[in-house]
Amino acid sequence: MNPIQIFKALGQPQRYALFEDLLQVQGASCCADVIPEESACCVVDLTQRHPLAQSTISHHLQVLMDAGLVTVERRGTYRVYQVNQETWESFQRHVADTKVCGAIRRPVAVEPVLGT
Amino acid sequence: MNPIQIFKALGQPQRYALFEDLLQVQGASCCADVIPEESACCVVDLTQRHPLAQSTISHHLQVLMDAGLVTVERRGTYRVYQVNQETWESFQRHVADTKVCGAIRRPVAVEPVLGT
DNA sequence: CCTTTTCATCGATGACTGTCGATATATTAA
DNA sequence: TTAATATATCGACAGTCATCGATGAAAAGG
Repeated sequence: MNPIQIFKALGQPQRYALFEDLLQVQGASCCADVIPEESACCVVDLTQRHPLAQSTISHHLQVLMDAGLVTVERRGTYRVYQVNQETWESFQRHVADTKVCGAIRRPVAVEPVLGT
Repeated sequence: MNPIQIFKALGQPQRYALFEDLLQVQGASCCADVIPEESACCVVDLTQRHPLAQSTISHHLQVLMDAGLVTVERRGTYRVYQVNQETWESFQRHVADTKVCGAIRRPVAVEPVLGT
């Protein structure tokens, strides 16, 4: 999990939209093997919902894959993409753990630690 | 708070390093008005710790400002930069709230909710 | 006023990126 | 084998970006 690579991958509007789409897909896929509950997509599905050429979508998916954000799986002639939840969750943890050291900021009163 | 702009701003290694630096600064600043507890920096401090021209650092700080991630304040001839905690915290919330709909993923057993 | 210091802004440049159409590849169906 | 479909890859091109040195602007000190 490389946070900078993830920031970069999601810092592009169309790519962010693709990622959000993968997070939220619920409808049917054109690939019959994909059930709605899977929250998965094939490339054709994405080309129908995003104003991009198929090759561009493949490219963006590759970038998301390189960042570890999505996984692929072959099903017949289709490739089924899904969010890689492990990576996403560790990224979430990373962001949550990133906070200001030092604590004292802004016009905040400085209180001594009790019991010292 | 525009998440895509924040992703983009932090998706660049040098800029990410500057942001991390601002999050964690604890030592003294060359600007005497800055106390270590503030977790703040002036541009000179950053030029000493990062292998970039001063103009490049100013540029990256501007990008971080445009994303709302940092704030500036004049103190004499210095400009003191600090992480904007409000923006960062709402970004943290945004990331934490971004999760897969649909729930069913991977070869995970589907357990019925108890008590229904 | 003049000088010094800090920092932003400008202009240039090489590198990277998003996008497309065209093509190649792989799988299934006939 | 041939055809059709889904998707990756290639090559090109325009636009953006990271970086630098040089310059400008503002504040402080003499």
